[in-house]
Amino acid sequence: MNHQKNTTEADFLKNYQVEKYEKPSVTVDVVAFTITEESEKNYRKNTDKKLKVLLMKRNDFPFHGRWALPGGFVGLREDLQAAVQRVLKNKTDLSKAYLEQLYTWGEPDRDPRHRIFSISYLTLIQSANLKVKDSSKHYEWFDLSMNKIHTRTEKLPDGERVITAHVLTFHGEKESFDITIEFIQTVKEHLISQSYHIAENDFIAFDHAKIIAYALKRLREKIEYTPIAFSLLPELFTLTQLQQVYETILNKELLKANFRRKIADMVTETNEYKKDAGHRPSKLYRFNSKL
Amino acid sequence: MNHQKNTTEADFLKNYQVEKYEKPSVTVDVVAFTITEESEKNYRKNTDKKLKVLLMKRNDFPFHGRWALPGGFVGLREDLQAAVQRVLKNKTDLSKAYLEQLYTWGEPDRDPRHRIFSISYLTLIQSANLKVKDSSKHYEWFDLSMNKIHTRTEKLPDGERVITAHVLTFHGEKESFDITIEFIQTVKEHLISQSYHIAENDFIAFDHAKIIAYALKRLREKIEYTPIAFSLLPELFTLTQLQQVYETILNKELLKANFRRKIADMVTETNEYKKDAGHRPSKLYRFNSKL
DNA sequence: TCAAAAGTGTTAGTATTACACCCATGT
DNA sequence: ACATGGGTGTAATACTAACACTTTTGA
Repeated sequence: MNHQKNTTEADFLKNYQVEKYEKPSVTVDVVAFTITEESEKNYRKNTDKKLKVLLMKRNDFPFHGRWALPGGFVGLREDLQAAVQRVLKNKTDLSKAYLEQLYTWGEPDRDPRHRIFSISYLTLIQSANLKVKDSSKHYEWFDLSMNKIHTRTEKLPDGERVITAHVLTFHGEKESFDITIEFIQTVKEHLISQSYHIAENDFIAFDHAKIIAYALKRLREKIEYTPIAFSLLPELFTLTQLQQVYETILNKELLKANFRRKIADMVTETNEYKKDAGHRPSKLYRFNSKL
Repeated sequence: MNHQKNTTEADFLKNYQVEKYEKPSVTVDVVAFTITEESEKNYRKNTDKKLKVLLMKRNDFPFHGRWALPGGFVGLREDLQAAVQRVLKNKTDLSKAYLEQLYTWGEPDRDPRHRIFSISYLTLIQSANLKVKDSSKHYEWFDLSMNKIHTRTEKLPDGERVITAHVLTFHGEKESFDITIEFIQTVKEHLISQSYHIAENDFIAFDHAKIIAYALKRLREKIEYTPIAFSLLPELFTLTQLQQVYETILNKELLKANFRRKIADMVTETNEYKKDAGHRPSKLYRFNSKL
């Protein structure tokens, strides 16, 4: 800190010296999701949808050869959102994607080099807006799914702990792997707290598997009470496409009639139809922003 | 970055040199809420409840003399939660309070000195757990309320923007002031995004008024679907006390019978009663953690 | 013609809202 | 006795879940 006499704020700022001692670094790490359509052989059937997450193969130490989230150090004068856009350059134009800050990870030893804070972001990209050109060997969109495998309850002296284990399944072109994550909810006296635990694994670098699980959990929660699902679809879409987005993210089937009633006032119908395959054409809708 | 030849991760870490160029700083800033009981003259009446937020009068530049959130730089090897506890030392024991990370604020010019990221936290403290000893003149619990004043909609070329203005009212021992904040929800094509805007003011330092508004908004949302309200109450409480916590935070009155049905399976009744004043004694309940 | 999906209706059960009423207490 | 808050019941409405049925199309 500054030890000169400063009597006005202008004086103070003129004399202010940025400290020279060792400081932490700050990165942004981005969990980018998209939903792709996998073509079907049967001309009548609708396309199968997959939830994909973008990973980057590390070519540096630490964690050389492992998969990591796209990320990078935040420039000293760089806006956070600009840093996220830079990290995703050649992947998409963020002005056409949903972007939301998730959480800041700061365990002192989460990076073996030195103290690095990671500000994580969730982005939802409509698959048509993916830029395919820079499909370098370093980046790959992995199929992702997360399934609950069991729940157990531990008694504590002054409360209890509910541990829900999920398995994250990554499916890539050449590599596929599973990672188990535990969501831990602790109730001590009348206080609740949450934490996450991931076993060591040989596939994902740093604590990035935890960040991905956290992002998918948040996405599943938010899709229920906000209209973010629309950012994964084009301007015009069918209600079945919308339902498939929900089903792919939630990883469960929904009843058509009930789904349509639930989302009814988030959409407006148009006069256009999607006349494609061997079944009744479906009406196209658009997002209705009126709350 | 490191330019030596490293062929194993161990080599790499041995040779790794922390960069010497200028780096940002990282702070934690804490929005601490509590609910206090203001005594009543009428022996029959229940106590009036107030939502309070802890502020600290700055004795340094920048923003000398203004009120700020308790906060501090995060030590290079310090855990984030430990930093929050350090910032609140002599105020409370965080192991008895609810703590949740809120958001990381990183606009390049949010601090006039240099680049400082603020990781903000929300904490809910039961008023009985406040340590009163260090009631130095630098800290004060302000009454806080936030009220919607109007909503307007702006048409954009490719979407619209809904701006909801709220006024934050701070009421302290010697000082009281109002600050207006706008929650801005933008819909562009089918993409939604949110931002916040606070007019310049002479009372609160940095962007801390924005952080307080964000915290209260999050608290209002989360109280509806999580049991965090219990962290503001003692182990045993009456249902009216619980309702008052909700009413104080939401800043609106609730119907007793309906409220009780809503929270019914978050509480368990005990055999104890609170027999205090000139009316029927009320049964005491405790938090029921079973979901 | 028929598989596939689009699209709608029905019913039972549950949750939400608003309001009305009776009960128990300390001074 | 009475002001104050504790505590419960009811009826209208809205939402949800499960399921059943009809319609339309391209090969």
